[in-house]
Amino acid sequence: MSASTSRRQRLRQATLEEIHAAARKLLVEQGSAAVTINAVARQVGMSGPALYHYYADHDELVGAVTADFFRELAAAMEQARDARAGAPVGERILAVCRAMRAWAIAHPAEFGWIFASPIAAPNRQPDAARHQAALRFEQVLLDLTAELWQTHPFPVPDLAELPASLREQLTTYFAAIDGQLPPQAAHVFLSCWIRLYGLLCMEVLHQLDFAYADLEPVFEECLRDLAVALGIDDDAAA
Amino acid sequence: MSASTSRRQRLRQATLEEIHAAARKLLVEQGSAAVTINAVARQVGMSGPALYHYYADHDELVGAVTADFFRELAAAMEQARDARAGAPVGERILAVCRAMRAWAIAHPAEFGWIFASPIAAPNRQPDAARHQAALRFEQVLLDLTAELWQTHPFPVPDLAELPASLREQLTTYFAAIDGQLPPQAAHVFLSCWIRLYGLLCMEVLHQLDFAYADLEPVFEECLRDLAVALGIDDDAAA
DNA sequence: TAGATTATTTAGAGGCAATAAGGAAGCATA
DNA sequence: TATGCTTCCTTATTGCCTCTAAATAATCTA
Repeated sequence: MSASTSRRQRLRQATLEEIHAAARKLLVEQGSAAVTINAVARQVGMSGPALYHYYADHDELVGAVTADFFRELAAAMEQARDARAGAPVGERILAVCRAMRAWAIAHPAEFGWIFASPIAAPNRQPDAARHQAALRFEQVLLDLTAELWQTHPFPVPDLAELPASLREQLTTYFAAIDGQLPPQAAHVFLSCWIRLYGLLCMEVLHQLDFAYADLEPVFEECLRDLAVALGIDDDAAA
Repeated sequence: MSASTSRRQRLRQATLEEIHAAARKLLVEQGSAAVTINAVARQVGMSGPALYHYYADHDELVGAVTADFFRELAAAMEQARDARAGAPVGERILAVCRAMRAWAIAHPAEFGWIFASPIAAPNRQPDAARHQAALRFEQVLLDLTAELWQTHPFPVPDLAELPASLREQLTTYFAAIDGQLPPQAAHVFLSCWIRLYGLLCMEVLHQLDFAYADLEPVFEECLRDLAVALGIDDDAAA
């Protein structure tokens, strides 16, 4: 090879980016059903089957684009976090949550795609890239919560009072996150995650249109609840 | 016509039911992508285009089947409610919530379909049947909450302290539900609804698999939170 | 019984996923 | 520098899909 990245590799990389951009454009402008192998290829200026040199099948293309979205979302959250590098951890947590919703609102098609695409494949394999990107996304708030836990521990339930099955699952999760949070604290974190992510999920999936046109105040109220649960509702914001 | 329902109408009705059953079978056994006009027709024993005498297009078939699912889910909830006709309203509310999850767990494909199908059509029209059925579904818990509100009022926030935009939206919703609940109480109801439905949404969409394998204890904890919010956490269950 | 309505069929246009086979261009090495 | 390998892309081709059109059979109505 002529350099660390050969000319071929650079061209290929550029084509991949062009493919992703085309897929995204189709998604945003015409909905998820419009993101077909043929349509993407047309958009890029190639003829259908050429795309199979870049992805094994339609699912793999979808997975790659989804990974992009996860990465972009995670990056937006990380940026919100780093922009407040010196601030109290509670403040950074709230900023990251708002950044998460801001990205979802600014990119509803992409955020919806994140939920919609797994439906097509309930028997999905790990799908390295996508799964990796999803983990990074989940990790942002987990990291901050772990930091909060270590510097300003929040109230947690007594492990002995939780149902046995829940205790087991939390212990498994405790191991899965390399002990970043003890099971009781992980339970609080997951409860917050469920409320936060669940609300955004419903908003983007238009499950609340029957009552709300603008969920911003509902989201802010949710954040206040989470702040209470995490003990970051005082002025110092922990 | 020979009777209030002619022979033709009865046959047509039977065919419609057969079509729905075929669509559901395909959904459950092979996933939502398998529910195509052609596959359903094959299943019923008709050749493709015949289905267009029953539904204008694929979307309409999907909508009709979705309406079925909503009706079945609502019926399950209503049955749980009516089975405890004399019980305190708080107890009935919790029973209905559990019936809702029980149906979702017993019919994951159908429950997921309820969320997944709207994604395909973000610009969806009212779609009479489907919308009607969704309303009936939402109405079950709204009715019970209204009954609770009238017999054992639960704590509500001060309307003056809510953000103006939220206040406006709640007033609009107050009118939409024919004044069944005043805006402040509607706000509490909607908060509960979001947590309940959001949790089920995430469970069925496998958004929590990374942490939980069995969400039953998480759901029960959610119910306890709702019971506190609705003031039905005492022994008498309101 | 004749005409209208309804149910269903085959034929076909157009699109999509995926495979196969072949050509053109870049790249490496003898 | 000429030969061969790899990569990229193209044009068929298959099979399934949606949906329309036209024709046929069955059923009801007057």
